[in-house]
Amino acid sequence: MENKSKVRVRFAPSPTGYLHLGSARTALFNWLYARYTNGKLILRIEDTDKERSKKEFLDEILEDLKWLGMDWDEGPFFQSKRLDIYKEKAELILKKKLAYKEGNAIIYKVEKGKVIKINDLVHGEIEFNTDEIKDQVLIKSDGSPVYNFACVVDDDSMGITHIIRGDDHISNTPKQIMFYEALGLKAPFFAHMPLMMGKDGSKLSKRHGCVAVFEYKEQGFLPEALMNYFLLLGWTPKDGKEIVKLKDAARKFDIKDIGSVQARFDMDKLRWINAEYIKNEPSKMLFALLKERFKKAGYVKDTVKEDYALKIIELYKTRAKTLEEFIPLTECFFRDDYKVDEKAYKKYFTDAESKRNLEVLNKRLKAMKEFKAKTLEDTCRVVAEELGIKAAKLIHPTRIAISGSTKGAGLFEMMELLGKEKVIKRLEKILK
RNA sequence: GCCCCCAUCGUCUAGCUCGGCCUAGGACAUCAGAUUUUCAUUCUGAAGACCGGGGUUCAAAUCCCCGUGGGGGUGCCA
Repeated sequence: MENKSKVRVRFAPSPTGYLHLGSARTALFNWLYARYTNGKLILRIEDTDKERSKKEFLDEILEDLKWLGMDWDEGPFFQSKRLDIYKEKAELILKKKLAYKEGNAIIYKVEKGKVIKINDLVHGEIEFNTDEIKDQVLIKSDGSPVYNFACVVDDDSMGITHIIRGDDHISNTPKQIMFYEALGLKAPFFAHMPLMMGKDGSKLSKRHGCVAVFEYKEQGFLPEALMNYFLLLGWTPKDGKEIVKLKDAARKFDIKDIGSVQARFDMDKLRWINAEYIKNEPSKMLFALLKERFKKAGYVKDTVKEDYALKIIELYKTRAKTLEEFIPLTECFFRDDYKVDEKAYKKYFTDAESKRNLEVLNKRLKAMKEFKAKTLEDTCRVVAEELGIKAAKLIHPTRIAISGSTKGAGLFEMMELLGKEKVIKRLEKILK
């Protein structure tokens, strides 16, 4: 790979909406290639559409990019601040008589009957006939440049060597190549990656669920998991290991390996990947991420008992697929008015016998000095034996009593964590 | 309509560049079993695909053509 260090790629969002999943994916591949080649990633804001561009969108996009771990080396540059340059370049083309004026607009005259070849790094050779292309506006009547033109001027002046973007730009490419030629410039390499589609194969839209990056942030997806998922859409690690950290991927990623097939967004696989990240994340890190959510749920105040929270997280990190899922799962550790599963309650607390059994257990628990998982289990099993029943007969109802649910972490760990006082209080409440 | 991209299990894909090693491999999801106090984790197993039709060839998932299907473009949007 000659001149690796000379690679310059760019990510160029327009602030006309929130950062879209597809854009995030494009950003990822540019970022990876920049890091892989030890090149530069340039951030450019394409805000020539005065009507639709909004400051709030820009702020959100920048914030989301950072959250995703995408850092850039230069920029952001704003097209809206470079209007004079586009005009100047367009006038150059006008002077060469390759364009004409229509009112204030400058329009490029397309020469018919020519074949334009693109050597795409993903798709290979693609040919276009200029007969299919109409004359192209370079500068609109209001003086602002049209996308395809601004793009060419910027990519050249910013020294972009590789343009990695979505397939939806394939048919823009011959137009842009004409502009490069008109300006006497050399076109960069192009790599068009297939678009990400919705579950049913149609265009990914709100109809399929959330399409904005911030919504995934809210739902409790980890940025690395999201990016890991995007990476898997169209790129396969050679060793078959699908959980790939961004840093490691940057070491292995090459444009040549991008697949040429459009992929569908699959929530199930994303959730699996997210779960893998949660499971392997140190509890301390998870707590930092979870703190705000716990506060919002009213589980903790500003003074948080970190040790307590850490133990809870440790118990539930194999059970939550998203950060948000920790909230319902851990309710009984933070509140006394946790929800009780009605069906389960009926199942275990209808006959008098099981109530009597629980009362025996409760008495024994009250007498315990050390309220530890190990001793709790011993006690429980001894009581069961004395009563001549299976330990499960005590375990299940106790679980309902202290947590309201039939599911959850190991019962004895839960009891130890809750502490003697709460466990007994909850047992007595339900036995009443 | 016209132009362009694409086509392997339900989904993401490996294999296709240089045809035989493919009775098509892996992952998610699904189902079954093991472990376990439940759930989850973990482990084992099952089921599941080369879009259709023509060629080329001794031989095609792999090459060619035609259909079909999906996607994109065809804006003084980006």
